[in-house]
Amino acid sequence: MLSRASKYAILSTLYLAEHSSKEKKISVKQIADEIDVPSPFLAKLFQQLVHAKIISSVKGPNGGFFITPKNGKKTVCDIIENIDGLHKLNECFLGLHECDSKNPCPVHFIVEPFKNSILRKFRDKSILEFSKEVADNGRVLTLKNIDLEQ
Amino acid sequence: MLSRASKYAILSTLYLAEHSSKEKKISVKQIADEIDVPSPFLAKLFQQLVHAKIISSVKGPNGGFFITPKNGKKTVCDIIENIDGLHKLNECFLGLHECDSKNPCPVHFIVEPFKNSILRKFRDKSILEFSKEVADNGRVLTLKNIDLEQ
DNA sequence: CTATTAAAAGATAAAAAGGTCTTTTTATTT
DNA sequence: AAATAAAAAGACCTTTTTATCTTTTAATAG
Repeated sequence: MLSRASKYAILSTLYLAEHSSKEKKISVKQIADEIDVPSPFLAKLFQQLVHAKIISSVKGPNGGFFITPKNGKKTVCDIIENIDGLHKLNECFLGLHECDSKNPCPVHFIVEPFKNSILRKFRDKSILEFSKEVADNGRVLTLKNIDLEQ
Repeated sequence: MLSRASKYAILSTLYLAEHSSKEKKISVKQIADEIDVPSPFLAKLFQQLVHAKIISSVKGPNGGFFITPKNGKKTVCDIIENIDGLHKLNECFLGLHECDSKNPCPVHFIVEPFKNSILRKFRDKSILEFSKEVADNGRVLTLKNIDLEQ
């Protein structure tokens, strides 16, 4: 449904929202290590996010990426729109070109409510709100394979 | 979520379920035209489906693919399992390695119920039942771009 | 038994996604 | 002003997915 690129972008933007500010910039390398994503790939994605004003950046020593309060008002939808395009979230689950309540695919009425609720969450909650929610729930966002055995 | 290959496989299997029988075999070419899928690609998928005993085939003149009552007892889950692998349906929506109710991603509690209900549908309904449901609802399964304007 | 038809099998090609590397630019620090 | 650190930009590589083509095998009809 979402490309890996979008997933990386969402996770690292939420990470920035929680851990960065104008006074506390973070380099690609740092985030890449933290979230466990290939850093040159993430750098590419960050360029797009800066372009779309979803995150901010400063070059040079002590430079890096960060999120301003204004950035924080953007939504996860904005991220997806800029990386994958929103249609990715809206395609028919079985790939039919035409699929709606008038002419539904076999799983349309299962998929539709789900798409709506996830879309609502991605569109109506700002990245800052979203990030706060994650922090409040004590969730650590990382792709690192945490080994639960010991 | 699902690869195009799986989607093609599901749609054409449902098509076979509705339109074929031991007495009425259908060639790849016919289905490819009907569903609007590249025929050599579909041929490859059908080989896998025959292997997995989800559909049947006979070579030679008047040969083709068809679904026996026994085939029809397989499920859409079986198709996905053989083409993509079931894990594709089970991955975390945001790509986290660890994502469950104990340690959920930000959208876990939206995604989980959806995954469960779609999985239930794909696992508990046989292809024959599934196909009957589609036919009863008068749905025509095709990837053709139907132009609704006139 | 021969010709024919259609699937099986496998090699190959094209496109897309994912990932890496190198050079350039810019801001900062010394 | 020079050195440096980090992003920006773009070229490039790899893998996976999607799609095509060719040859072989098998069943059937004549």
